[in-house]
Amino acid sequence: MTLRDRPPVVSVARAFYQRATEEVARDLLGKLLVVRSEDGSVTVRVTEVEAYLGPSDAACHTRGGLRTARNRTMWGPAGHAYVYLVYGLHHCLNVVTVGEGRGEAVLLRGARVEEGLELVRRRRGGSVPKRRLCDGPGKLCQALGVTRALDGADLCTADAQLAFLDDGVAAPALEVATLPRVGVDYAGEAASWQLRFLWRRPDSAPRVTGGTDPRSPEGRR
DNA sequence: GCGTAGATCGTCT
DNA sequence: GACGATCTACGCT
Repeated sequence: MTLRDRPPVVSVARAFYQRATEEVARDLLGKLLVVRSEDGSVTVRVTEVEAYLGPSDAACHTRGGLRTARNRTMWGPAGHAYVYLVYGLHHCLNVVTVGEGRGEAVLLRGARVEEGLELVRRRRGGSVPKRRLCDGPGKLCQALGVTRALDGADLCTADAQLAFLDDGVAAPALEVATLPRVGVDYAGEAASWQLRFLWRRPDSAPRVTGGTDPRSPEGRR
């Protein structure tokens, strides 16, 4: 792809988030997520997400209409970050969907680092293999420097610290696996709902940065 | 590569 | 007081 062919990079507008949560989840695969901080900026490409469908979803923090101090953001307007702590030590990043009063969101579970690799390595530890840097919700937050300080952050303002960008890359339907969500066995029937979306071959996407790719052809997997 | 155990503390009942 | 939208290290195959 030449510079001329490359589609423009645009930030994702609020209307994108104001849709059915499953659609937002599916469409977030392939989007770029940029997080800016004092340490620098990191850009990743989303490869794995989960949808949480509000009061009727027994695996969701807003199940049964539950309103607490923690999930307050989740009940708010779409296009904001919902960040919480699990197991007392790991952060999880979500994007609020649909609209105010719905309690629905998409959890970011996995991504591939596109820019800011040095900073990610500093945060995650130098010995971690590149493909393992962001392959879990807690690891992703650590790599991006996301903490509860970003809970409630608006993703759609011009100066957003946290934002999704669209550079024209999308996960082809054939490469997207639909699976049950992870770690929600307590949720009864909802535990088997196919609301986890995994882009199985993100490496096949055209590279956006970095010029020539020195890697040898894709070998083992 | 797979399975298991322990860490660790905020949140909710 | 119990539990959790997880991670890492470790042992085994």
